[in-house]
Amino acid sequence: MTTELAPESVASLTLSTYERLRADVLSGTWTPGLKLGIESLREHYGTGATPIREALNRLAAEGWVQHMDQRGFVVTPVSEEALRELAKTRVWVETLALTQAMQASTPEWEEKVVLALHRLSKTPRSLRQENYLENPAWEKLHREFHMALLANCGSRWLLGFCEQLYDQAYRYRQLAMKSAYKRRDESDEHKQVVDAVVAGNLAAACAALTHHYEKTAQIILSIE
Amino acid sequence: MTTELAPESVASLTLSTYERLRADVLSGTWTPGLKLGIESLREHYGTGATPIREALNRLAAEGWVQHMDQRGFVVTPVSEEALRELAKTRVWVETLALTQAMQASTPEWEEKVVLALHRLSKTPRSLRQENYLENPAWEKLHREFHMALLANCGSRWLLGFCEQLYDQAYRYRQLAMKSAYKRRDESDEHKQVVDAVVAGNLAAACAALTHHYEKTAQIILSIE
DNA sequence: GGGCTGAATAATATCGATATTTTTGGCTGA
DNA sequence: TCAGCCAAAAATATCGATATTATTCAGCCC
Repeated sequence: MTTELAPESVASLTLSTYERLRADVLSGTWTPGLKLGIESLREHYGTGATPIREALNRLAAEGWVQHMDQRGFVVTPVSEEALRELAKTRVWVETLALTQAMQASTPEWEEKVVLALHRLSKTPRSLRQENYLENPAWEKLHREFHMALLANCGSRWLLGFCEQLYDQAYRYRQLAMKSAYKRRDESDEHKQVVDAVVAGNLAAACAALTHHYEKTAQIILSIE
Repeated sequence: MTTELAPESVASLTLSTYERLRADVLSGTWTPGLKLGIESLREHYGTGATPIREALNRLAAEGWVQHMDQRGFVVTPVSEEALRELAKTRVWVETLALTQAMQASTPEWEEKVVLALHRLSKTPRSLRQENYLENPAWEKLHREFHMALLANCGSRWLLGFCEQLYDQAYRYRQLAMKSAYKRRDESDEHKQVVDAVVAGNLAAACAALTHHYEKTAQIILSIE
């Protein structure tokens, strides 16, 4: 029996299971606090226990699930307080990263940022007009835009922290979206950041980014 | 066969194996770049393959080892460039954390910091006078001192990042120590930070902390 | 002689079964 | 009625064996 489906499907089961499980936690498919029993996961993802456990261990190290010793795994719970702390941290850490990125600014970087914004702005936020339906392309470009903004900070550690925080915030967004869809013009907020970056105005750029994140948190909180 | 050694030894094998493996990477017992074969680890730690693999997956998520898909694990390599980036990031992120901690200052926090410094200063850096021999008590108190300094920052995320960076830097310290022991008066540097904190002088505190870390990196680099 | 091919070898990744723990639920005694 | 306790059930954690890949190395063709 040779498995030869997609070119990427040759990756180990642990890796693909990890990715699927992660996506399901991020998207809110597995709801916060849910007990993740090995047996049910094994069935759901169609693998043995080993890939499941290895994936869960990685996710635990990244904070997506919690590992109660000798009594299994649960999806990391959410709380209003945790969200506030997350939003606050994001502002601090991304402001730091953006500051460093702008101080090390290069024409290439600026172009990448402008390009990322351009691509994002040409992609619809929702797949449907009437009610919200997540557009994976937009989500991908949105993440890429934010990371392009910070990529120039000069520290893989710092960039990695920003990614972690972004993804954590993404889960909160997803959870909030499951209950309501608030219309919002993010494109303008993004543009303000880029304008400030291009103008070399550090204070304005940080302020715009801060405003962007605080508004996000505020909207999510208002839904719950 | 009932296992009933120490009161803590009832923890899962995965957890204890993880802790031992982590300690061995941090201490430099497993040298950077070393291939960590499952079979040899299994033998060395006296367990099955499952606890080893689960531990390795957690360590991979934390950046201590790297996981080459389908071809095992290696200890994350070190490099001068990586150390410089680490040191730089530490200065940025811990400056941020200290700033927040000082802005949210309370008498209780100040007391904890002073106490942590006091305990540290009463503990010898090396177990021997002539040549260096790591003193685990000092290492523990040193980490506690630095974390006490930042504990008040108001963000578990940020504090966690600082811990990660601290531990990463610890590995570099250990690796450097394996080749040489440079005498250095850290106690004075620590005191300067605390003095500034107690005086409420934010700029001076950040400057002292920055100096402390940059000197550390500089010394490690000079040994290699 | 050097690069290529393809078994033999070694290692990783995965499974199925077992040993340990935790949890459940009914029973007893106050 | 309710707390405490024991056995049964369910779940987790671990092992040993197997399937799958990577790697090695000799033999072969150009």
